[in-house]
Amino acid sequence: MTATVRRLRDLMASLPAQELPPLPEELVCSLEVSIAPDARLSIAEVAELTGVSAHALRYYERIGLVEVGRDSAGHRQYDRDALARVVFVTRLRLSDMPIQAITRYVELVRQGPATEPERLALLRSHRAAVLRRLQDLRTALAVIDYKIATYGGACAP
Amino acid sequence: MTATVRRLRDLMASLPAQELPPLPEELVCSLEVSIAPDARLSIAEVAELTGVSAHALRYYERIGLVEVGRDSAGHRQYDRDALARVVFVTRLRLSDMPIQAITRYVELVRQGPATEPERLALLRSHRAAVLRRLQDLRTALAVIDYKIATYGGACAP
DNA sequence: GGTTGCGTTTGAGCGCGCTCAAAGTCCTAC
DNA sequence: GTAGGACTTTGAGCGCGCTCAAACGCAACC
Repeated sequence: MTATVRRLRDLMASLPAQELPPLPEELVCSLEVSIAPDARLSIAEVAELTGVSAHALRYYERIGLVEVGRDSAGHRQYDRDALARVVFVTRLRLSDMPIQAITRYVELVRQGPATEPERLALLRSHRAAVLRRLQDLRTALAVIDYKIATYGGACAP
Repeated sequence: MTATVRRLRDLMASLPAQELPPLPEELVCSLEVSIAPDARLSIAEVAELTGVSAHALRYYERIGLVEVGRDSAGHRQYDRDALARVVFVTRLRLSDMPIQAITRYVELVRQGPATEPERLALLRSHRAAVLRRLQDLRTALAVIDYKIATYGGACAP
Protein backbone atom coordinates (compact mmCIF):
# COMPACT_ATOMS: atom_id res chain seq x y z
CA MET A 1 0.00 0.00 0.00
CA THR A 2 1.48 3.34 -1.01
CA ALA A 3 1.74 6.22 1.40
CA THR A 4 -0.80 8.13 -0.66
CA VAL A 5 -3.28 5.32 -0.41
CA ARG A 6 -2.74 4.99 3.31
CA ARG A 7 -3.23 8.69 3.87
CA LEU A 8 -6.29 8.87 1.69
CA ARG A 9 -7.83 5.78 3.17
CA ASP A 10 -7.53 7.20 6.65
CA LEU A 11 -9.19 10.30 5.35
CA MET A 12 -11.97 8.29 3.76
CA ALA A 13 -12.49 6.33 6.93
CA SER A 14 -12.94 9.52 8.87
CA LEU A 15 -15.58 10.86 6.50
CA PRO A 16 -18.56 8.55 7.06
CA ALA A 17 -18.19 9.02 10.80
CA GLN A 18 -20.17 12.24 10.43
CA GLU A 19 -22.95 12.49 12.93
CA LEU A 20 -26.30 13.45 11.50
CA PRO A 21 -26.82 17.09 12.39
CA PRO A 22 -23.74 18.85 10.95
CA LEU A 23 -23.35 19.22 7.21
CA PRO A 24 -19.98 17.92 6.04
CA GLU A 25 -19.39 21.23 4.26
CA GLU A 26 -15.69 21.44 3.51
CA LEU A 27 -15.18 17.75 4.06
CA VAL A 28 -17.15 17.03 0.94
CA CYS A 29 -14.32 18.50 -1.05
CA SER A 30 -11.48 17.40 1.16
CA LEU A 31 -10.67 14.20 -0.64
CA GLU A 32 -10.06 15.94 -3.92
CA VAL A 33 -7.96 18.57 -2.27
CA SER A 34 -5.79 16.10 -0.45
CA ILE A 35 -4.47 14.29 -3.48
CA ALA A 36 -1.72 15.98 -5.45
CA PRO A 37 -2.87 17.33 -8.82
CA ASP A 38 -0.32 15.21 -10.62
CA ALA A 39 -0.81 12.02 -8.62
CA ARG A 40 -1.76 8.93 -10.60
CA LEU A 41 -3.38 5.88 -9.04
CA SER A 42 -3.78 2.39 -10.41
CA ILE A 43 -7.15 0.72 -10.53
CA ALA A 44 -6.18 -1.47 -7.58
CA GLU A 45 -5.31 1.57 -5.51
CA VAL A 46 -8.55 3.29 -6.35
CA ALA A 47 -10.45 0.10 -5.53
CA GLU A 48 -8.78 -0.19 -2.16
CA LEU A 49 -9.23 3.46 -1.46
CA THR A 50 -12.86 3.77 -2.38
CA GLY A 51 -14.12 0.30 -1.62
CA VAL A 52 -15.39 0.02 -5.20
CA SER A 53 -14.21 -3.20 -6.85
CA ALA A 54 -11.91 -3.02 -9.84
CA HIS A 55 -14.66 -4.77 -11.80
CA ALA A 56 -17.11 -2.04 -10.87
CA LEU A 57 -14.57 0.68 -11.67
CA ARG A 58 -14.12 -0.72 -15.18
CA TYR A 59 -17.87 -0.95 -15.48
CA TYR A 60 -18.24 2.69 -14.45
CA GLU A 61 -15.80 3.68 -17.13
CA ARG A 62 -17.54 1.55 -19.73
CA ILE A 63 -20.88 3.23 -19.15
CA GLY A 64 -19.32 6.66 -19.27
CA LEU A 65 -19.43 7.60 -15.62
CA VAL A 66 -15.75 8.46 -15.51
CA GLU A 67 -12.96 8.96 -17.99
CA VAL A 68 -9.64 7.46 -17.12
CA GLY A 69 -6.30 7.82 -18.87
CA ARG A 70 -3.83 5.06 -19.66
CA ASP A 71 -0.13 4.64 -19.12
CA SER A 72 2.27 3.31 -21.75
CA ALA A 73 1.24 -0.26 -20.90
CA GLY A 74 -2.42 0.55 -21.43
CA HIS A 75 -3.15 0.40 -17.71
CA ARG A 76 -5.63 2.80 -16.20
CA GLN A 77 -4.22 5.84 -14.43
CA TYR A 78 -6.71 7.59 -12.18
CA ASP A 79 -5.87 11.25 -11.78
CA ARG A 80 -7.31 13.58 -9.18
CA ASP A 81 -10.40 14.38 -11.21
CA ALA A 82 -11.15 10.77 -11.98
CA LEU A 83 -10.80 9.84 -8.33
CA ALA A 84 -13.06 12.69 -7.31
CA ARG A 85 -15.59 11.53 -9.85
CA VAL A 86 -15.51 7.99 -8.51
CA VAL A 87 -15.99 9.24 -4.98
CA PHE A 88 -18.86 11.45 -6.01
CA VAL A 89 -20.51 8.61 -7.86
CA THR A 90 -20.21 6.27 -4.91
CA ARG A 91 -21.82 8.89 -2.72
CA LEU A 92 -24.75 9.23 -5.05
CA ARG A 93 -24.99 5.45 -5.30
CA LEU A 94 -25.05 5.31 -1.52
CA SER A 95 -28.28 7.21 -1.67
CA ASP A 96 -29.68 4.79 -4.26
CA MET A 97 -29.56 7.25 -7.10
CA PRO A 98 -29.99 5.10 -10.21
CA ILE A 99 -26.88 4.69 -12.33
CA GLN A 100 -28.87 6.01 -15.25
CA ALA A 101 -29.53 9.31 -13.46
CA ILE A 102 -25.90 9.63 -12.45
CA THR A 103 -24.89 9.00 -16.05
CA ARG A 104 -27.26 11.73 -17.14
CA TYR A 105 -25.82 14.10 -14.57
CA VAL A 106 -22.26 13.38 -15.62
CA GLU A 107 -23.23 13.91 -19.23
CA LEU A 108 -24.64 17.31 -18.32
CA VAL A 109 -21.44 18.20 -16.52
CA ARG A 110 -19.51 17.40 -19.67
CA GLN A 111 -21.75 19.63 -21.72
CA GLY A 112 -20.60 22.65 -19.75
CA PRO A 113 -22.05 25.30 -17.47
CA ALA A 114 -25.12 25.89 -19.60
CA THR A 115 -26.65 22.72 -18.22
CA GLU A 116 -26.42 23.80 -14.60
CA PRO A 117 -30.15 24.41 -14.20
CA GLU A 118 -30.93 20.90 -15.37
CA ARG A 119 -28.27 19.45 -13.10
CA LEU A 120 -29.73 21.34 -10.19
CA ALA A 121 -33.20 20.05 -11.06
CA LEU A 122 -31.85 16.53 -11.17
CA LEU A 123 -30.25 16.90 -7.76
CA ARG A 124 -33.37 18.42 -6.29
CA SER A 125 -35.55 15.65 -7.59
CA HIS A 126 -33.16 13.09 -6.25
CA ARG A 127 -33.10 14.90 -2.96
CA ALA A 128 -36.86 14.53 -2.76
CA ALA A 129 -36.51 10.82 -3.45
CA VAL A 130 -33.99 10.51 -0.64
CA LEU A 131 -36.34 12.30 1.73
CA ARG A 132 -39.15 9.92 0.82
CA ARG A 133 -36.85 6.98 1.36
CA LEU A 134 -35.82 8.35 4.74
CA GLN A 135 -39.44 8.68 5.72
CA ASP A 136 -40.21 5.14 4.59
CA LEU A 137 -37.28 3.78 6.53
CA ARG A 138 -38.29 5.64 9.66
CA THR A 139 -41.80 4.25 9.40
CA ALA A 140 -40.46 0.75 8.85
CA LEU A 141 -38.12 1.18 11.78
CA ALA A 142 -41.06 2.09 13.97
CA VAL A 143 -42.87 -1.05 12.88
CA ILE A 144 -39.81 -3.18 13.61
CA ASP A 145 -39.32 -1.56 16.98
CA TYR A 146 -42.95 -2.13 17.79
CA LYS A 147 -42.60 -5.75 16.76
CA ILE A 148 -39.52 -6.20 18.90
CA ALA A 149 -41.07 -4.45 21.88
CA THR A 150 -44.32 -6.36 21.83
CA TYR A 151 -42.89 -9.70 20.91
CA GLY A 152 -45.29 -12.56 21.51
CA GLY A 153 -48.20 -10.12 21.36
CA ALA A 154 -51.40 -10.62 19.43
CA CYS A 155 -50.19 -8.85 16.32
CA ALA A 156 -49.74 -11.10 13.30
CA PRO A 157 -48.20 -12.50 11.17
CA MET B 1 -64.68 -1.43 -5.40
CA THR B 2 -66.31 -3.01 -2.40
CA ALA B 3 -67.14 -1.10 0.75
CA THR B 4 -64.57 -3.14 2.63
CA VAL B 5 -61.88 -2.24 0.19
CA ARG B 6 -62.79 1.41 0.29
CA ARG B 7 -62.71 1.48 4.05
CA LEU B 8 -59.44 -0.39 4.26
CA ARG B 9 -57.81 1.68 1.61
CA ASP B 10 -58.64 4.85 3.44
CA LEU B 11 -57.11 3.30 6.50
CA MET B 12 -54.00 2.31 4.60
CA ALA B 13 -53.67 5.76 3.17
CA SER B 14 -53.74 7.26 6.62
CA LEU B 15 -51.00 5.00 7.92
CA PRO B 16 -47.90 6.18 6.09
CA ALA B 17 -48.75 9.76 6.96
CA GLN B 18 -47.18 9.15 10.37
CA GLU B 19 -44.70 11.78 11.31
CA LEU B 20 -41.39 10.51 12.50
CA PRO B 21 -41.43 10.93 16.26
CA PRO B 22 -44.49 8.92 17.36
CA LEU B 23 -44.44 5.16 17.14
CA PRO B 24 -47.48 3.84 15.28
CA GLU B 25 -48.23 1.58 18.26
CA GLU B 26 -51.82 0.45 17.90
CA LEU B 27 -51.95 1.45 14.27
CA VAL B 28 -49.56 -1.34 13.44
CA CYS B 29 -52.32 -3.75 14.31
CA SER B 30 -55.21 -1.67 13.14
CA LEU B 31 -55.47 -3.06 9.66
CA GLU B 32 -55.89 -6.59 10.88
CA VAL B 33 -58.42 -5.53 13.44
CA SER B 34 -60.53 -3.63 10.98
CA ILE B 35 -61.27 -6.48 8.61
CA ALA B 36 -63.92 -8.93 9.70
CA PRO B 37 -62.53 -12.32 10.69
CA ASP B 38 -64.64 -14.04 8.05
CA ALA B 39 -64.05 -11.55 5.24
CA ARG B 40 -62.55 -12.95 2.04
CA LEU B 41 -60.84 -10.78 -0.54
CA SER B 42 -59.94 -11.54 -4.13
CA ILE B 43 -56.41 -11.09 -5.39
CA ALA B 44 -57.47 -7.95 -7.24
CA GLU B 45 -58.87 -6.46 -4.06
CA VAL B 46 -55.75 -7.22 -2.09
CA ALA B 47 -53.64 -5.76 -4.88
CA GLU B 48 -55.64 -2.56 -4.91
CA LEU B 49 -55.64 -2.40 -1.15
CA THR B 50 -51.97 -2.98 -0.54
CA GLY B 51 -50.46 -1.58 -3.70
CA VAL B 52 -48.79 -4.92 -4.34
CA SER B 53 -49.43 -6.18 -7.87
CA ALA B 54 -51.38 -9.38 -8.39
CA HIS B 55 -48.27 -10.75 -10.07
CA ALA B 56 -46.23 -10.05 -6.95
CA LEU B 57 -48.93 -11.47 -4.69
CA ARG B 58 -48.85 -14.76 -6.60
CA TYR B 59 -45.08 -14.66 -6.42
CA TYR B 60 -45.19 -14.17 -2.65
CA GLU B 61 -47.41 -17.19 -2.34
CA ARG B 62 -45.17 -19.25 -4.60
CA ILE B 63 -42.11 -18.63 -2.47
CA GLY B 64 -44.01 -19.42 0.70
CA LEU B 65 -44.40 -15.95 2.16
CA VAL B 66 -48.13 -16.32 2.56
CA GLU B 67 -50.67 -19.12 2.37
CA VAL B 68 -53.91 -18.35 0.61
CA GLY B 69 -57.05 -20.46 0.33
CA ARG B 70 -59.10 -21.04 -2.80
CA ASP B 71 -62.77 -20.82 -3.60
CA SER B 72 -64.70 -23.42 -5.58
CA ALA B 73 -63.41 -21.96 -8.82
CA GLY B 74 -59.80 -22.22 -7.67
CA HIS B 75 -59.50 -18.45 -7.21
CA ARG B 76 -57.47 -17.11 -4.30
CA GLN B 77 -59.40 -15.98 -1.24
CA TYR B 78 -57.37 -13.82 1.10
CA ASP B 79 -58.61 -14.05 4.67
CA ARG B 80 -57.70 -11.73 7.51
CA ASP B 81 -54.51 -13.53 8.37
CA ALA B 82 -53.31 -13.68 4.78
CA LEU B 83 -53.97 -9.99 4.35
CA ALA B 84 -52.16 -9.21 7.58
CA ARG B 85 -49.24 -11.26 6.37
CA VAL B 86 -49.11 -9.41 3.08
CA VAL B 87 -49.18 -6.08 4.86
CA PHE B 88 -46.46 -7.16 7.24
CA VAL B 89 -44.32 -8.38 4.38
CA THR B 90 -44.71 -5.15 2.45
CA ARG B 91 -43.64 -3.24 5.53
CA LEU B 92 -40.51 -5.29 5.90
CA ARG B 93 -39.86 -4.93 2.17
CA LEU B 94 -40.22 -1.20 2.54
CA SER B 95 -37.21 -1.31 4.78
CA ASP B 96 -35.27 -3.35 2.19
CA MET B 97 -35.33 -6.53 4.21
CA PRO B 98 -34.32 -9.22 1.72
CA ILE B 99 -37.10 -11.54 0.65
CA GLN B 100 -34.93 -14.41 1.78
CA ALA B 101 -34.83 -13.11 5.34
CA ILE B 102 -38.57 -12.52 5.36
CA THR B 103 -39.09 -16.05 4.13
CA ARG B 104 -36.90 -17.30 6.95
CA TYR B 105 -38.86 -15.27 9.47
CA VAL B 106 -42.19 -16.55 8.21
CA GLU B 107 -40.86 -20.08 8.34
CA LEU B 108 -39.92 -19.57 11.97
CA VAL B 109 -43.39 -18.25 12.73
CA ARG B 110 -44.85 -21.41 11.26
CA GLN B 111 -42.63 -23.54 13.44
CA GLY B 112 -44.29 -22.20 16.55
CA PRO B 113 -43.37 -20.19 19.64
CA ALA B 114 -40.14 -22.07 20.28
CA THR B 115 -38.48 -20.07 17.52
CA GLU B 116 -39.25 -16.69 19.08
CA PRO B 117 -35.66 -16.03 20.17
CA GLU B 118 -34.39 -16.56 16.65
CA ARG B 119 -37.15 -14.40 15.23
CA LEU B 120 -36.23 -11.68 17.66
CA ALA B 121 -32.59 -11.98 16.70
CA LEU B 122 -33.55 -11.70 13.05
CA LEU B 123 -35.55 -8.57 13.71
CA ARG B 124 -32.80 -7.02 15.77
CA SER B 125 -30.21 -7.68 13.13
CA HIS B 126 -32.47 -6.21 10.49
CA ARG B 127 -33.09 -3.25 12.75
CA ALA B 128 -29.35 -2.63 12.85
CA ALA B 129 -29.24 -2.79 9.06
CA VAL B 130 -32.03 -0.22 8.84
CA LEU B 131 -30.17 2.08 11.22
CA ARG B 132 -27.03 1.83 9.08
CA ARG B 133 -29.07 2.57 5.99
CA LEU B 134 -30.63 5.59 7.67
CA GLN B 135 -27.20 6.87 8.56
CA ASP B 136 -25.94 6.36 5.01
CA LEU B 137 -28.93 8.16 3.61
CA ARG B 138 -28.50 11.09 5.97
CA THR B 139 -24.85 11.38 4.98
CA ALA B 140 -25.76 11.23 1.32
CA LEU B 141 -28.47 13.82 1.85
CA ALA B 142 -25.91 16.14 3.40
CA VAL B 143 -23.68 15.71 0.36
CA ILE B 144 -26.56 16.43 -1.98
CA ASP B 145 -27.62 19.45 0.02
CA TYR B 146 -24.06 20.71 -0.03
CA LYS B 147 -23.93 20.21 -3.76
CA ILE B 148 -27.18 22.06 -4.27
CA ALA B 149 -26.17 24.89 -1.96
CA THR B 150 -22.75 25.47 -3.50
CA TYR B 151 -23.74 24.92 -7.07
CA GLY B 152 -21.23 26.20 -9.54
CA GLY B 153 -18.56 26.06 -6.83
CA ALA B 154 -15.14 24.52 -7.20
CA CYS B 155 -16.12 21.09 -6.02
CA ALA B 156 -15.96 18.42 -8.67
CA PRO B 157 -17.20 16.84 -10.74
C1' DG C 1 -73.85 -20.51 -27.25
C1' DG C 2 -70.39 -17.28 -27.92
C1' DT C 3 -67.95 -13.41 -25.87
C1' DT C 4 -66.12 -10.88 -22.04
C1' DG C 5 -63.62 -10.73 -17.95
C1' DC C 6 -61.26 -12.19 -14.08
C1' DG C 7 -58.90 -15.65 -12.56
C1' DT C 8 -55.55 -19.89 -12.86
C1' DT C 9 -50.70 -22.31 -13.78
C1' DT C 10 -46.00 -22.85 -15.46
C1' DG C 11 -42.08 -21.14 -16.98
C1' DA C 12 -39.58 -17.71 -19.21
C1' DG C 13 -37.89 -12.86 -19.30
C1' DC C 14 -36.35 -8.45 -17.57
C1' DG C 15 -33.90 -4.37 -15.46
C1' DC C 16 -30.52 -3.28 -12.40
C1' DG C 17 -25.85 -3.24 -10.89
C1' DC C 18 -22.51 -5.41 -10.92
C1' DT C 19 -19.36 -9.88 -11.34
C1' DC C 20 -16.79 -13.11 -13.56
C1' DA C 21 -14.46 -15.91 -17.21
C1' DA C 22 -11.42 -16.21 -21.06
C1' DA C 23 -7.78 -14.95 -23.55
C1' DG C 24 -4.29 -11.96 -24.10
C1' DT C 25 -0.50 -8.07 -22.91
C1' DC C 26 3.03 -6.09 -20.32
C1' DC C 27 6.52 -5.61 -16.73
C1' DT C 28 9.45 -7.61 -13.01
C1' DA C 29 12.22 -11.00 -10.75
C1' DC C 30 14.70 -14.97 -10.69
C1' DG D 1 14.11 -16.98 -20.85
C1' DT D 2 10.55 -18.04 -18.19
C1' DA D 3 7.41 -17.72 -14.47
C1' DG D 4 4.37 -14.71 -11.94
C1' DG D 5 1.35 -11.19 -11.30
C1' DA D 6 -1.23 -7.19 -12.29
C1' DC D 7 -3.36 -5.46 -15.75
C1' DT D 8 -6.17 -5.32 -20.40
C1' DT D 9 -10.63 -6.35 -23.39
C1' DT D 10 -15.00 -8.49 -24.63
C1' DG D 11 -18.88 -10.65 -23.64
C1' DA D 12 -21.42 -13.61 -20.86
C1' DG D 13 -23.56 -14.63 -16.27
C1' DC D 14 -25.74 -13.75 -11.87
C1' DG D 15 -28.83 -12.55 -7.89
C1' DC D 16 -32.65 -10.03 -6.78
C1' DG D 17 -37.44 -9.04 -7.11
C1' DC D 18 -40.50 -9.08 -9.62
C1' DT D 19 -43.11 -9.11 -14.45
C1' DC D 20 -45.06 -11.04 -18.27
C1' DA D 21 -46.66 -14.44 -21.84
C1' DA D 22 -49.23 -18.48 -23.07
C1' DA D 23 -52.67 -21.45 -22.59
C1' DC D 24 -56.34 -22.50 -20.09
C1' DG D 25 -60.83 -22.47 -16.61
C1' DC D 26 -65.01 -20.75 -14.98
C1' DA D 27 -69.03 -17.79 -14.69
C1' DA D 28 -72.00 -14.24 -16.20
C1' DC D 29 -74.31 -11.75 -19.72
C1' DC D 30 -76.39 -10.79 -24.34
